[in-house]
Amino acid sequence: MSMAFDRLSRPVQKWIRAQGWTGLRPLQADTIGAIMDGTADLVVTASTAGGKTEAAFLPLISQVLDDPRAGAGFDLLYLGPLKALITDQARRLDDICHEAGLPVVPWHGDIAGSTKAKALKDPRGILLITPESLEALFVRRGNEVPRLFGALRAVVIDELHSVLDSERGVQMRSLLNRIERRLGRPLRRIGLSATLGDIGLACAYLRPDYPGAVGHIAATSGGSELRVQLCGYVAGGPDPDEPAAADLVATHLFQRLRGSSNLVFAGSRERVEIYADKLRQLCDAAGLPQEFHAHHASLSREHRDFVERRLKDGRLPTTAICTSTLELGIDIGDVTCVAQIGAPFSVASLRQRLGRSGRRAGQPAILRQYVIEAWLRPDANLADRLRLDLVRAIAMIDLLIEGWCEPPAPQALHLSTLVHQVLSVIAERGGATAADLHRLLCREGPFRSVDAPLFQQVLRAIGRPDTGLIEQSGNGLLLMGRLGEKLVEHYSFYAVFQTPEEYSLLNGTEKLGTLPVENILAPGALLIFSGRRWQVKEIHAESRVIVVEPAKAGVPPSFGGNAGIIHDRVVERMFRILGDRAVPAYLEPLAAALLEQARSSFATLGSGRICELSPQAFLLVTRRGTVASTTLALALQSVGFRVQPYDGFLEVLGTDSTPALRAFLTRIAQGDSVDLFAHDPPLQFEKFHVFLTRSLLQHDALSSRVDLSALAMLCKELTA
DNA sequence: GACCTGCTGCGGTTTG
Repeated sequence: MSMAFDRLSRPVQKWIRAQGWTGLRPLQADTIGAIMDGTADLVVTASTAGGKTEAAFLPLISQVLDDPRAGAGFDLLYLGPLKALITDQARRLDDICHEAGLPVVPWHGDIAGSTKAKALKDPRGILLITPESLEALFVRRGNEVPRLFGALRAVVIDELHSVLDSERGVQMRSLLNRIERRLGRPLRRIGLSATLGDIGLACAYLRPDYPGAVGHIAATSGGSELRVQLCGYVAGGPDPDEPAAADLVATHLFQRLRGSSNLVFAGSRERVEIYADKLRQLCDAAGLPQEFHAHHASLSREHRDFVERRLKDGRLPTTAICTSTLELGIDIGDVTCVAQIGAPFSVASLRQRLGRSGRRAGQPAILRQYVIEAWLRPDANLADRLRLDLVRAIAMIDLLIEGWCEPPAPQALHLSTLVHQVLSVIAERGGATAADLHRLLCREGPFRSVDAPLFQQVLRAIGRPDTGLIEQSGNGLLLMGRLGEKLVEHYSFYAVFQTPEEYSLLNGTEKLGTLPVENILAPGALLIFSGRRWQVKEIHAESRVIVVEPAKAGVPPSFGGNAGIIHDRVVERMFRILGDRAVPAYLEPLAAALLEQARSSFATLGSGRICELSPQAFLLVTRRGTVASTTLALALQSVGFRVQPYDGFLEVLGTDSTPALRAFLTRIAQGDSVDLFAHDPPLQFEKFHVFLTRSLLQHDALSSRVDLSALAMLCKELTA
């Protein structure tokens, strides 16, 4: 064994030998060195199953064992985004720590109260916790934070990429900062990830005050070989005897995947149900035991566990038709191939998905990408002629191969989460001054883009008598208001993200899952759910329960959802592909033919950026992603245009009362201001937005979903 | 034109 091995404590060395490891991986040796030699924060990147957790914890546990500290408190803190991941990691860490007598404490909503009570009484060892449960400790046991965390040596943040830019990530950073301020010293932060687009930004996320001092350790061995196939199909053709495109995709999947274990990412819960149903029918028709199973967040925990266990076991061939539920976190073993139906929304997510395949040495990672394009009628619009789904799928695969993925947007205000943290700090301390809150949350914490005047506006909005989240006492201290009290009292406060209302679906006593209340169902209605077919028997509106029984036919329910955000770089690549002549080798013949069609349609556009389709209908070639295109769309809607967005294009319809399009764009290009929100678009998209004013919601949108600074330049390009 | 994630305290009952 190596030098790195010699530096670990005896019980840890013993554990490594017991595993039968022949040596430490280079990533592990490097991380052991970095952790033992210094005190710097670290970002550790390696592919899924690359041994990151052990790399970080073997030396951290060694430090704890070799230098036990006097006094109570947890020694190490692990933050993870999923309950299943925490349970899994706790089991692995307990395996290392058990003999040495170091407690490992998993802590989330499904952990027994007795386990938590015991850990609170004698806090020692490694605490593995979700952001929400940590939030609850602050709100309910604010006074005990120094006692619980006073002895901490380091914090490990798992799946760092998944919390970089999200509301949840901001919450996590705020809580970390609040622990440090209570302790009066910085804690060593170690972030683990498989998918980081920009290491510099990830370091800035981990330690905003000193990003340059954050070390980075990456696995040196490149990923495994990647094999890609892109199959194209045409839907809605005139021949009634021709099978539907979705059936062709299902048949292709059935022939290629049966007999092995695979993941099929269908793109939406509705499509999961459609393809699970088709594949199960094919399996039944062939007289084979069922190996295709649906998996998404609306299915019951029992069913999801069953599918996950089957995949992990690896004894029976199993293909999960799934959404991003199987993209992140828990170890489900190695799958033969990953299929993607329709272009994905981000390269980051595609890369994460592909990390599930080709994990055994010598095995390639296999991606089967399926794209369905429309049959072109003579009057087909340009968006269909440009085959944008196909072109986006190619752009995503190209960028994936180049190693790029979307970076976070660091300037976002996250005002909803700021409101949440204001309430949390007031609950923790019983009260706080505006100045203290601004210093803790904004100047020192994660809400750095919120200056003092903007913060004042937020406090005023949530302190309005008709809002009643907070109130001010005579001496200037901010206290919990009546509604604030009520919100914080309920356990639903701890999560910073929204959740929709749902019905439970029951087949007798079997829990099938949940369905958004937007689905208007009547007794007798037919339904596809969990990959099986049902008829609605009873609806109990009061208790929000729907009882079903097996049926022979059904239609998939609708699950709602919002549009995704496509990055500028992806759209830029799509235009390069449209203007190019080379045909990627991974395209099947029909996909290649569709790409040819797209290119000749694109060529007819010429180099103009404003195409007049008819006297009042235009196509604007924005060549931009969702944020910039949305900004231009808002500007156009504010003066009465109707707008339909596509990747890199806007279809614009005018009326007699709208201004001349080119003149309007020219005025913006010359710097004329425009009120993007004149037509009062909906702006509440986060949990605590409902308490903010219109003006604050506009600020929030402008910081993340709309980019005013890009508008003039885009209009200049369009009118040049 | 999409997906995912999370949750306390307390009272009652059972078991050792």
